Amino acid sequence: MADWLQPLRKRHLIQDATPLPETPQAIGAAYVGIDPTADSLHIGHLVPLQLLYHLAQLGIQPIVLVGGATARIGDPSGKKSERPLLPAEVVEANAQALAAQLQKLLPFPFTLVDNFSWLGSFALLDFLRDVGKHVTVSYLLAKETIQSRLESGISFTEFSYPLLQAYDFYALFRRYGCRLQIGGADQWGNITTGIALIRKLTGEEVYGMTCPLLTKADGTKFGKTEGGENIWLSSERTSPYRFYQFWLNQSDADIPKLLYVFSWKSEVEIEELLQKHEEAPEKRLAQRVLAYEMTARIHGEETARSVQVVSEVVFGTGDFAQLEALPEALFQQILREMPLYKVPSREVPLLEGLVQSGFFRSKSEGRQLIQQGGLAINRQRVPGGEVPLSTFSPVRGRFWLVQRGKKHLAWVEAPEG
RNA sequence: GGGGAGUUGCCGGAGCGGUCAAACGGGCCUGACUGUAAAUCAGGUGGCACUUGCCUACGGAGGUUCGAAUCCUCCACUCCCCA
Repeated sequence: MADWLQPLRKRHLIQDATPLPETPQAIGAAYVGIDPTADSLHIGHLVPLQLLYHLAQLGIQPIVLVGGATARIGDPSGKKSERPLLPAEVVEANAQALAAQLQKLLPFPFTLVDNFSWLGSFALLDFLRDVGKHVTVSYLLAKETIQSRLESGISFTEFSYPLLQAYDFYALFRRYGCRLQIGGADQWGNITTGIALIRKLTGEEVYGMTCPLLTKADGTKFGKTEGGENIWLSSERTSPYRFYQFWLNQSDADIPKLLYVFSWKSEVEIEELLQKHEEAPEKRLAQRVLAYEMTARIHGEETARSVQVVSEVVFGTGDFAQLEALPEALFQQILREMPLYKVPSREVPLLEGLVQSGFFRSKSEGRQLIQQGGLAINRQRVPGGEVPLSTFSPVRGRFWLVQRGKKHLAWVEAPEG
């Protein structure tokens, strides 16, 4: 095994790889493909991008492919059933959104391509003659992703997906001398199809590598909230506060792996950090550092600072008065981190006001929560539903921080008065 | 085409004429303990009112009955077996 891979393995970035050349220079360029099935990346996409980043450090030219063509077909990998086709306009809009996000996100120069530019106008007969002829049906049928769908059904459309992706690899090999494709573990079948195609067409040796599907110590999938939602990179889909909290809440058991995978820090820095963390795990130092680094990277330093302030204030490690002292711009930012509910007046009984504003879905729900001691305003527990908002002194004249349990936060706004 | 089983709350799954807002398990929410961790324990989980009360709910529409998730009829859907 080529030893230039060792650091990457240490970072848990490699699950599987074809035999690789002795030096990274022999690879030339590497690509990762992302299908624009949504208008934002989520943190699962970051893993192969991290790998790409480290490969770039080794002198391999990084290429990111946005699958404007393949997203119109649908990748059967990892899916139990056929998926509805996305409208072409949606795919196009998504592709643009992803491209913009990638440009903002990646700290290194990379080549951005869209496979629509070569697949979009590929004539059917040409494709069947020049590409399809080189791959046998039995080869495709043997693929795990196809195999598992034979029972439940797979359309010809999805069946042909691996072939399209294989051609992408070939196209990039031709244009950029790209000899390596990376992807998530579920992409192995598609990647090897590309390798086989290139070998058939050119006799050249190319390579593939997959990243592990991250799991948490308890065996569940990493990258989803407890509710099962993805953690997205766009602030519209996942607020920066949520995003920060997601990292902060990772368990001790998972944090070393996460640092290795996601952090841009050097191995030495990570080891030092972990050592400090182990001396006093209750300080959650490693979680804090990672949460800050990730939030700053995705949402910017300023936002990262503001969500950090909120977190400290909310969880009691920071002084509540800090909110009063913040510059207006930062406070506005903080306001946007959580949902805002408007109450008609600061004198209506809390329970009623919070139901009207939509914070509680029903009076029963709110009453029960208050009875259990689960509602706090400005970090003070609410004793009963009859007291008005004005019992608590507002932040900046008209805002109150409402807290359901420990972690569910929102702002309530009442008219000045 | 023939025969059988089923459709219950967020999910799984009991209930088979009143005592059923519906056992039990999971999930979820809240609390205690804590490190915004893990584990554990406790309470809650249709709506309104809030001391016993009312309303809406057990695939849909009708019916029988003082009374139905429970019985009957029709309709819709799902699954299994045989051809």
